[in-house]
This record gives sequence, structure tokens and C-alpha cells, in this order.
Amino acid sequence: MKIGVLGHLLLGLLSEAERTGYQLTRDFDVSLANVWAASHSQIYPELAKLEHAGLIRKTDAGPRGSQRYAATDAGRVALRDWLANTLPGDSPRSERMARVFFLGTLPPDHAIGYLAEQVKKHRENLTRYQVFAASHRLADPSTRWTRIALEAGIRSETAMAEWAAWAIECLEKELPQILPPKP
Amino acid sequence: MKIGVLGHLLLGLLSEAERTGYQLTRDFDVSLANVWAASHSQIYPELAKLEHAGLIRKTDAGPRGSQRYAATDAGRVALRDWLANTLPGDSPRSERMARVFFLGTLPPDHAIGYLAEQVKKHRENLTRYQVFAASHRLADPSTRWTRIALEAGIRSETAMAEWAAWAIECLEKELPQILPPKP
DNA sequence: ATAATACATGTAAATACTGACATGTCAAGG
DNA sequence: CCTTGACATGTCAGTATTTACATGTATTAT
Repeated sequence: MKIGVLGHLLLGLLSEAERTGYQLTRDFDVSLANVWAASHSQIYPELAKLEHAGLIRKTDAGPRGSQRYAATDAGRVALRDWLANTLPGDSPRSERMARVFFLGTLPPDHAIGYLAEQVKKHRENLTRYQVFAASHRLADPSTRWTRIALEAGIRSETAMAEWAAWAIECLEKELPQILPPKP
Repeated sequence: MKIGVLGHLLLGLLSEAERTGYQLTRDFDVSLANVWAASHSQIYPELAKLEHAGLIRKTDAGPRGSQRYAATDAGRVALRDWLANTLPGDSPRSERMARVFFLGTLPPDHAIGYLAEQVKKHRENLTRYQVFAASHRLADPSTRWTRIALEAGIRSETAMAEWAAWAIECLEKELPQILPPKP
């Protein structure tokens, strides 16, 4: 019974506080989705697996058939062991960036349109992160690490928005013929 | 017969130039691995699938039983269609960043060690990209888009190295008690 | 009342991916 | 000659992930 990345991330969330599968699904959506997405159809079976392995346990049943889970001591040990004694897998995956390699096969204005879309999305993410960061203080141990992770998002989105804008500028300089004549 | 992201990326590489499965595996390693990793055990079956779909074809056989592939016209059309008419999937995945959320469960010096590791790795990647970027000019249409993608890597690694260093600084300010006494 | 929406949990099939196994070729150095 | 290492291609089992199907409950607005 091997626990993978998802299992350990669930364990991490359940070490902080008790949660239902539904809440875990949404917590993934708001905080972890940008680095590790997971849908409920993956989360529920994984919770069963973690429970079977004795790393989490059911605490109480909530209103609509909801089950609340908490990490067990064994679970907390497993989490720390994973963090301290295993190396993180190194396969970042970004289809959006992968596509950039082949944008040259598109007409230049399409390629620029793609990059403009990226500028927009990165700026949207940036705004979202900044709003979220306002309620997470470094001085508060309970929000510190979320704030630190958020800072990575802020810096990353800033850099990527600037990158996409830079790329557009370069292309427009490189290809003056596609620029509409300015009066 | 549905072609996924990997199939289209292979199609992209084979649109640029003919390649063997082995070369594709290595090209993934050097240029695409940072945004979309793929091992040979995934690439060879995918090539068979693409050939079956008529999107690539075998050209000539090389020295050690190697098979050279090229994109067909249908393949080029499929690639452009994918780039122009489908939205990129939005599930960036980074176990390294995901772990940061739960670093608070580790002793502070371990957490700082993890971040220091990140600084090192990001700087290494940065150097690698910078060297690689030297041989890719924006003015040259054949290397332009690789150069643009590389620039994203350079800016991203720079931002993430700075982020990790910033995080270490913050933690050391926040936790003066873990600092070794300086003579 | 009732309709829409958010809450809540599951399963199944198809696809994707990793890691291990398996095989063989060619070139260079000792 | 022989051994090492890079070249080269493939399969398989296990795991992970996505998408669709399936069901039912409590709240809120009309």
C-alpha cells in the first residue's frame, strides 16, 4: 500500500485541521490547485486508502452524509518522514509553456494572441494571490507557510506576465510588417 | 484514436526536423523536460500511435535499428489545429512547491535546509538556461521560439531562487532562537 | 411550494505515466 | 579480443489521473 504525492498532501491538510472530503476538494482548489490539482474522484478513493493504512481516521459524521477525517499520529509521522527523508519528484508540468516551443508554426498574429492571453491570465492569478496574501501573515505560525507559498506564486506570476509582455514586444520589433499602419 | 499533449509535442518536434525515437527522448530531456517530461517508454508507443493515425511517417532506417520519423502534412495540420483551436490544460504540477505548504511540520532548520536546496537548484537551472540561451537568437526564426521559452525559464528560475532566499531570510528574522550564536 | 444551487460522496472506464524488465548494436579503449 | 558505454527500441505491471456517470441532502431565493 504505497502512498503517493496526493496522499501526502491530503495528510498535510489533515494534519493542520480536521476536514471532510468535500472540504479537502475545495482546499485543493483554492490553495494547492496551482501546484498540484486533484479532483474529488481522486480524493475520495485516496482517503479510503489513507484510512485503510491507518494514517487518517474518521472523527464525526456531519450534516449531509459528510465524513470528517483527522490525521492519526502514524499519519503525522508518515508526513514528516516524507518531507524529511524523500526527495521531491522533479517533473514540473505546464502545457501552457510547452506550447510556446511550437508557436512558430502559427501565423505571427496568432502567436502574439496566445502570448497576450498568457499576460492576461498571469495578471489575473497575480491579483488573486495578492488578495489572498493579505490575510496570511508571516508572523502567524498558522498562516506562515501558506503565505510563503503564496509569495512564490506572486513572484512567479509577476515574472511570467512580464515575460509574455517582453516576448510580444520582441516579436513586434522583429516583425514590423505585421504591425497595422499607424496614422 | 485521441492524441494527447505528449503526442502533439512529439508532432511539434517532428515538424521542425526528422528525428528518431531516441533523439526525441533526448530532445525532451534537454529542452522540454522542464515543462513536460516524457520517458522513452512513453514516447515509443506514442510514436506508433501517431504513425497509425497518419500524423507522422517513417522515413529511413538508421544504423542500430533506429527509425527516423517525420511529420506528415496531416500531422502539421493537426499540430496547428491543436495550437490554434484548443485551450491548453491548466494543471501545472510541482511537487517541490507543493511541499512548501507543509514545511511548518518540520523543525525550522530542516525547513530552511529545504529552501536552501531550492535556492541551489534554481540557480543551477538558471546557469544551464543561460548557457543554452547564448546559442539561441531571437533574430533567427529557427531558434526564436526556443529562445523565448528559454527566457521564461531564466526569469522563472531567477524569481524562484530569489523567492527561496527571501523565505530563508524571513524565517531567520522570525526565529532568532534557532540562529547559532555568532562570536 | 418549488426550483435552483451548493453541499456531499461515491464508482467506472479510459487514458497517461513511471519504473522495471528485456534485448540487441556499434564504437572506442585497453 | 574483450569490455565498457553510448546508442537504440521495445514491453509490461502497477499507479495516477481525467471524465463521465450516479445519487442524494440541505439551504436559499422566488
